Amino acid sequence: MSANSIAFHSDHDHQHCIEQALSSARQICSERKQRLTPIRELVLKLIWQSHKPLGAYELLPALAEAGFNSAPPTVYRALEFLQSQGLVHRIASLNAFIGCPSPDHSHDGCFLICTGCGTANEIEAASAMRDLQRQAEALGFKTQHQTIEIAGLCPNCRESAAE
Amino acid sequence: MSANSIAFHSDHDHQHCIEQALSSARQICSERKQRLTPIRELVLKLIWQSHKPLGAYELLPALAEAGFNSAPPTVYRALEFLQSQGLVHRIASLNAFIGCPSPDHSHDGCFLICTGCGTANEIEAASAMRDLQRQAEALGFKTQHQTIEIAGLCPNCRESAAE
DNA sequence: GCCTGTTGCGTTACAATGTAACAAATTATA
DNA sequence: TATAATTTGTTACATTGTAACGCAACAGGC
Ligand SMILES: [Zn+2]
Ligand SMILES: [Zn+2]
Ligand SMILES: [Zn+2]
Ligand SMILES: [Zn+2]
Repeated sequence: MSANSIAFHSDHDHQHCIEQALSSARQICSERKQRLTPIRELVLKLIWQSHKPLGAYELLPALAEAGFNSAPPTVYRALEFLQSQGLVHRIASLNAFIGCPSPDHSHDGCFLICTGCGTANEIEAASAMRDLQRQAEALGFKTQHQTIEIAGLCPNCRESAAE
Repeated sequence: MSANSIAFHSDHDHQHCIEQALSSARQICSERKQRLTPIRELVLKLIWQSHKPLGAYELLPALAEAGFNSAPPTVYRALEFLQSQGLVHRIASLNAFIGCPSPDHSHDGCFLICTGCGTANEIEAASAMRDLQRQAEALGFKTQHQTIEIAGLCPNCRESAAE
């Protein structure tokens, strides 16, 4: 089943998503002997609570409310850690961050970002990447990492727009 | 022949690239009844003079030198126009801009960006996009536009790194 | 437990990137 | 030439991201 399309289904049990993501993150960090500190965990939770990618500065008020320091470096450091562990991705075209639904294995992700409601959804870009890699290699270019983001209309917003 | 790989060949006649890009731009704008004003043309030329994508603020000093106003809105407006005509692309992962080698027809581009020397090169991403589109459509997602950027090492830098 | 090196965090200050708003100048069109 | 539309100048500000440094918390060995 397409766990990948879940963000576009407004009626799913998102509380479950969040808890699953957090428990999975705890396990991953423990296995890798990395420290998922309270700030890092809170930032991850805040990001997962939203289906829209969140900007770094959107996280600050919630951090302050939880009694933490809330200056930019705090949140950027947490985000950097979460990215380094593959727990969140940065969406370059939005300057925003979103939780990764499959942080346990490395993968080539592509984000479908709705220009109507802002919701984003990660899908697998492995076969598209194989194609691009082939071209790149033909030019002698050695791939390190990639940014693949598609803006468009999600099913819900498409319907609203059609009215 | 691979006009597309030209930026990775350090020995090509780049003056020729620039002039070709400018004359092509003039023709395109004239056909579309769009005004390629002095500022817009200068910005386009400055961008083409570099094989590295240029940040907006890197353009300002040159604008000032040419006697133009050089406040951010000036250059952002020129860039917006050039983008609207497909003459330059914005590279989201770098916050920078680069000239399009084929502005005459619409296309799905992918940028190969060297993390060594900063050089970038546009290649065709049509078949990769077909793949992603198929997945997107299966989720009911309607594509509007995309951002595909690959960071890695160009042939030259790869060689240097191997030493 | 206690020392000690390492990592994470608080804090300040600032850099880099991008825009809103409105006035003045220029250009197209009639 | 008059008028409307587009482009540019100008000011001021919003947003996003970092450098640097000192202190606090923690892990691992004794
Ligand atoms: Zn992912
Ligand atoms: Zn939507
Ligand atoms: Zn292009
Ligand atoms: Zn290079």
